Amino acid sequence: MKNRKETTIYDIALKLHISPATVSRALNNHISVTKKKQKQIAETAKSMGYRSNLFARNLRNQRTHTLGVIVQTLNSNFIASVLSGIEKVANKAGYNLIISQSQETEMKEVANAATMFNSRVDGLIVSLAFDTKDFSHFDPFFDKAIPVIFFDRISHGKSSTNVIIDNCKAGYQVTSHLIEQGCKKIAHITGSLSRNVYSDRLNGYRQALTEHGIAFNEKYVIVTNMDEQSTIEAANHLLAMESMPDGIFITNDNCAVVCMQVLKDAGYAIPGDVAIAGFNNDIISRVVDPKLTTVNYPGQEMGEIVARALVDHLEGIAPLTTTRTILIKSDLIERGSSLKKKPKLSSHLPGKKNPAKK
Amino acid sequence: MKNRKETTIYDIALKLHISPATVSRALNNHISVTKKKQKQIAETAKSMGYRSNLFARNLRNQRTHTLGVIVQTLNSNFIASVLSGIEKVANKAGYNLIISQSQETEMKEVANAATMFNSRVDGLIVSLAFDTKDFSHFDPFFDKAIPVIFFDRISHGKSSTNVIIDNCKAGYQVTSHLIEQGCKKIAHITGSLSRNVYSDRLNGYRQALTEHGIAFNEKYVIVTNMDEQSTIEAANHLLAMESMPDGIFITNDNCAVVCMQVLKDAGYAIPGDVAIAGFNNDIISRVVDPKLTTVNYPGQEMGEIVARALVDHLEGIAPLTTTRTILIKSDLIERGSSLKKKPKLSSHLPGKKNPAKK
DNA sequence: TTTAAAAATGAAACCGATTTCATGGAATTT
DNA sequence: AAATTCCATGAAATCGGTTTCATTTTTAAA
Repeated sequence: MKNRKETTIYDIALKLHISPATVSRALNNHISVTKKKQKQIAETAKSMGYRSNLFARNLRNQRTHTLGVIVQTLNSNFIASVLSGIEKVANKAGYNLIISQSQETEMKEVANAATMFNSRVDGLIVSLAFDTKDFSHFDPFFDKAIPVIFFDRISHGKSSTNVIIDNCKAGYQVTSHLIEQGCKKIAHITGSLSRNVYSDRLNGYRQALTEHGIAFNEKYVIVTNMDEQSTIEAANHLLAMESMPDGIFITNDNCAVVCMQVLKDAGYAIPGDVAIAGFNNDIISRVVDPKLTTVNYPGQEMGEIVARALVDHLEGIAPLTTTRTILIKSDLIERGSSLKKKPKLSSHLPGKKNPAKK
Repeated sequence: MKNRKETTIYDIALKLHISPATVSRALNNHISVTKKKQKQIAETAKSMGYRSNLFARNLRNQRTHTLGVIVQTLNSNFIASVLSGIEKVANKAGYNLIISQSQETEMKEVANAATMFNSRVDGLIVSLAFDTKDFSHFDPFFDKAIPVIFFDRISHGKSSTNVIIDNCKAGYQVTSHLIEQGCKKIAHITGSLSRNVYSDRLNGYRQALTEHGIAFNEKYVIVTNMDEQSTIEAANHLLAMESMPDGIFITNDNCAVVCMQVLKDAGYAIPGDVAIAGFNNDIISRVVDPKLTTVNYPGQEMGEIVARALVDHLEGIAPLTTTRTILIKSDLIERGSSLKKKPKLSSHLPGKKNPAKK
């Protein structure tokens, strides 16, 4: 398959009448090689088209300089920005990335973890699948002291480093905001409660209701698998209730927008009849009409922090304490979809309607 | 760092009083090992927690079972679906993926290519950056006969395999559609014309105009770098023209939606005053109001086809002929944003407005 | 100038799996 | 029963860097 044979340090050594050991040292900027010789070796290496063989090096060093990343799906704005952040930091630090997706199933997550383990990644970054109940597929990593960091979808049970936003607080803020806007009957459409992101937001939602003297009503909480179809069903279910909600908090912008569309199609005014809030601050939230109130979720930053923590640990700069949770700031972004009252900031107004044509 | 020492085939051999060679053969299902012995070895390996060392194997075999992927950005619906498709096929075939992003700059693309080369990927998958002019960073791959496949953003000059949609045809279809809807003055907002995706679509646009007897007007073509800000500027520029267009073809759904927002904010009716068409069939096109006419761009499928072609070649199943272009079907999706006349299919209607409340 | 200390270099083992070549024994043929 | 073929297995080389330990060379100190 390959044309020319590869140049090795032996070829260089032969050419310069020195030993491969010296060549190796020179190429690694080892102290005990004359500057002059080092320069000469570097130049010869370049002229011969030498490239280091990572496998030989990894075999000897027992390090791969590769990080594994397991995410639920690649088809997500949020995940894409996280990956972008991870890639940026990892790349700069000289690490490669192996990325795989669990497609929201525990089965594929298990398979991917095994692949990562066999690929001997130096560290693993994980956002859990929707339905992962058992975590023993990460045990091989813990047993071998290979660091594992979870982000966003974490496992409260495991003693490992986690990078998340304060989902409880965010849920509290969204719900409080809806209450302040005058909503009395607030529904909540969310995902699998075995995932922290959803259970925590639900907690925040309940807490806000309680603190504002609104009774929690189980009927207003709908757990779906957050795809388009089930969101439509959830929205229709709410529409059919005798006591229809006047506010809905949906834990995902895409679903929120789909939900909004169903309500609009059914003739309801947003936010007049029903106020709506989403989660993620995806682009979609900014272009829908009215613009969607949501929670800004700094994906890129989260990815950078995750990768930084892992790389620093691997490089021995900052050891990863066994259990640590890094909280990243998230903020409520108030936009037209929920503003029943006069907004505090004009910039959050929905697009103005039919002013005089230019 | 690591706790227990790794089990090797030598440990297994020692335990069973046989040679490492036999162990190796057994684990690779080589014919010349007794079934009984093979089973025994497999069981011992499992019980000892053996895992094959990929570096030793790769070092010996001179294969990495790794594919490199260089894309312009990870923050894109389309790219994410392509990656999803690639990952699916590669994973099933036992290949790992190294993914990196050029962030639309030639400089980073060059650096990434070098990393991939040094990681000794078995094959490379590329979608070019916005501003890549020179392609010599791929020469090392060609020199060593490492297969490189381009998708979407390809290089017409290079003799390599390409997977694309027929951008010219798609551009032609969109433009023809706008003309059929009664548009006489059609603008075109697009990206760097050194990228095939944009230049081809422009060609299709011109061809459609010509065939329908409409003169091509250079002023109606705006080349931007396709971010939010420059799209807003482009839209405002069109608004300020003495002879404002009555139809706009934008080569990206996100930009199209931003553009639509600007026009709506300025008080224009879509599609009444201006018909709009985008490109990609991103989710956003389905939730915006009115829904966006666009071109369906099968990312997942494209990814699967790219990976399949590469893997088949590497496995010796189907050699990659030096120059081949695989065309993937794309279709125009007519939706509300461009339908000035009665639509052919009811399913493409925009959401109905304010029917009686239930 | 001699001696001691420091620095540069080389020889060789090592990382773990694969594979060629050789060999002993079993199965087959005459 | 002897001769021949076939087959399972093992010994050892190989892939290409890294690193320990020993040795040589250089520099500094006496």
